Amino acid sequence: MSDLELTILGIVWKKGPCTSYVVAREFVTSPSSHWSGSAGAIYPAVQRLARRRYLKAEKESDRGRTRRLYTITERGLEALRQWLLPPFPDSAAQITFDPIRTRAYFLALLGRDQRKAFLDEAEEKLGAQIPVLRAECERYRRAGDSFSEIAMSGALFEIEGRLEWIRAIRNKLVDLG
Amino acid sequence: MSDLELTILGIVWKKGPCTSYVVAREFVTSPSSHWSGSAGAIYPAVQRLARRRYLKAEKESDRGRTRRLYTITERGLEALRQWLLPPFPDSAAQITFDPIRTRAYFLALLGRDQRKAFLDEAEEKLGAQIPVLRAECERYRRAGDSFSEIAMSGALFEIEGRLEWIRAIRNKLVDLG
DNA sequence: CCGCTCATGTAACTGGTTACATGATTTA
DNA sequence: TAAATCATGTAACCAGTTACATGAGCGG
Repeated sequence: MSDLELTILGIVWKKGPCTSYVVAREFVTSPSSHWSGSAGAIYPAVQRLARRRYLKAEKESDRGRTRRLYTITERGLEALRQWLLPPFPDSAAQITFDPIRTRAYFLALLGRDQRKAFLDEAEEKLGAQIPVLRAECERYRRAGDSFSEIAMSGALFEIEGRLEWIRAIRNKLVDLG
Repeated sequence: MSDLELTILGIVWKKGPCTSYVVAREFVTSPSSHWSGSAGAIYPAVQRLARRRYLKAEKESDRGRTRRLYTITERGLEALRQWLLPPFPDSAAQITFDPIRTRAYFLALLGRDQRKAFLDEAEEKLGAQIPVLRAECERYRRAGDSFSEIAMSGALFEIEGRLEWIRAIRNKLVDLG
């Protein structure tokens, strides 16, 4: 079972009974862009999960219009629990792919002013994420979903860490001259 | 040009003249697992970059044994500089994919003790990364590569942020009871 | 001489992506 | 009544992956 499948399982657990469309929208509107939530990924994955009995489907016919409502099964809940329980794969705690950090390896290529421009841009773009993420946290808080709020706050910790790092670079470069 | 291609370009700039094998090894030994550094990805990408004149190749024949040494061209340097300079794509500052954070959305599924097990596991696995990353920083420092050291320290900021977050969850869950 | 590293590549696969097709329902 | 949203899917594509094949050079 892939992380995508398990995440879908989790979404159906929280939102269910719901359609694949609702699951997809959850990915589309999420501030993370790791998965696009494209129909081409979600619909087949949900069908797969239903075929393997992690989800059960009920066909709801509403005057000619048909939609499939999915609910998590006991088997699905068990798989979800197993995913959350130790041991995690080592990859779970590994460093993530940060495009700004990746670029920073090659900062020696830039002159003093261009390096400053790099740091300004990074700080601005990262800073712009904070209100977005705060709003997401607030949204979950208002919905009474404490754990999603806690999870989303993790994204804030991440961005704040990356911002601190940018400021640390600035200080270091001042020291280096 | 993809991030992978530009990263390869940067590696050749730092390590060059070097073989595709050396570039691949750089990815393989990196603490980031975002790209595996598989031959199937690196060799074709390097060939592509050479074909488009971002790299130039010199065939070095050493008694029947042939190896291709690549060097970055002026055109390659220019592309690399452009990549570092503002504006960044919005995706550069977006939150990354953190498997632990993704799991945390569904923590309500677990009981009190299991939640504690989750946090312990996360804290231990993340904590284990710190000495690894410190060693990497130290390695770059000894090599006199300040900017790689600075970039790698960004990974430390990230892990420390994620650890702080885990501790924040612990406190919050104590408050919630 | 055995196993390891250096070195270059290809082939099949995979887990997604974008784009397209279709149609009902809701809202401005 | 036009546009947006809900809803379900498929098809072509793509950027990677794993696994395989091959062979030279080197250290124990």
